[in-house]
Amino acid sequence: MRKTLRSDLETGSRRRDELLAAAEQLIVERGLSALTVDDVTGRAGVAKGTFYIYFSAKGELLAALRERYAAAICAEQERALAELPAEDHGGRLDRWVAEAIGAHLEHERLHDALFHHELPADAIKTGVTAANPQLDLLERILGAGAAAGAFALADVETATALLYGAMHAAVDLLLDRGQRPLDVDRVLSATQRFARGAVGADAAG
Amino acid sequence: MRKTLRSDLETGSRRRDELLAAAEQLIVERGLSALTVDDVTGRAGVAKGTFYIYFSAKGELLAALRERYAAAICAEQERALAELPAEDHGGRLDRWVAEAIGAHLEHERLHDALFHHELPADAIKTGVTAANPQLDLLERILGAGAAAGAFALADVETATALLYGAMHAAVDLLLDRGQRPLDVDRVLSATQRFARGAVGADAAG
DNA sequence: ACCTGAACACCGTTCAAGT
DNA sequence: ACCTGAACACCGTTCAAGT
Repeated sequence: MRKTLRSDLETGSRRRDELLAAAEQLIVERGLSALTVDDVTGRAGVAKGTFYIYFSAKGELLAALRERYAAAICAEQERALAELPAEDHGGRLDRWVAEAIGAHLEHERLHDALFHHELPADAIKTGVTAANPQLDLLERILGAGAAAGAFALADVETATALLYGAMHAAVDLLLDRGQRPLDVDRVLSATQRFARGAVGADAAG
Repeated sequence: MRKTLRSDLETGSRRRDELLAAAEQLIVERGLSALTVDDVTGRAGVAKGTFYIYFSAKGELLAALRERYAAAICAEQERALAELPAEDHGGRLDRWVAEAIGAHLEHERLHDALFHHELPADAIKTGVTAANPQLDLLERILGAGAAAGAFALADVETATALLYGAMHAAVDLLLDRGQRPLDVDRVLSATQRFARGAVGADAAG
């Protein structure tokens, strides 16, 4: 019996965990764009080549980190939701939102590195934080509707950002080829209903 | 008068435009992760060093492309919206959503490269398309509420994706340090109202 | 004023050799 | 079976020299 207690799946070696932990530390300390295989192995106290025994490429480590992070957050959410009665659907939704935002904020740097839309870091450092005209347009639409009393919005600025994010999610959903082909019309009309509800548009429009 | 007609700002040289065009072609053809300064200058028919006369770094080119792309889409949207009466707020919102999704779908590859959450491309090729447990959780919440009649949702799957995108947008909003500090509570409650509206939660919750 | 392209530095990946 | 680290390939960036 040479088998270890842990499974032999790539997912389960101690070395691998050490490399993951080292990478997570380094990302938090210095950011994703500064992350180097050399640094990771250095921090973990092994030779560079060892990295490729446990990961086929740097990208695989990042994917694994992301997965681990999402799983951890999710476990926390499950716990929080367990406190609420199953019939309190609105309350459960509120709680999901609060927990999700809270968890990501707690792990700021990591969230940023693993989930934020990522351009090579220099783009930001160079200070080219482009104003987004599409966002401005949406904000004007929402602002006008709110002013006219057609939308029930206390916070136009936040709603604009959220709706923009939702719209991008719709696009991503449609572009994600791995899935069975989704009906564009279906997603579109679902998004429009979603948007109307989110801004509190009255039935008349 | 040696000055050219075009402004001398870095934004406005013909060479620069040629480099941008070359980069856009190459991204559409081969994807962002295959984009090389060498290829860009090769396609544009200039020497490698020329690139750095017009851009301080590769990231600056990407930022410029993104800006150009967003501006183009926005111009199209403005045109479409001009056809609708200013008082038809719900209609204008519908139109914004439809145009935004449509435009991004038309330029699939480019959208993907410039806006999609980006891990080094190998992560995806390696097939580690991690199932996201957080998404599953949200889908269960929405599904349960819909089944109970507490939420008015025709398409739970799509709504889940959109709400998840909106939630991430809220986090990004809070993490974006450049801005004046936003109140976490304000964003949180705005997000919760947004979510309730989007899923058609009845007033009772 | 603009362009060139060789040279440099850095970093992801491989592999023959070690235990 | 696991580890090593030198070597390789690739690519972003610089710069002295050209027109």
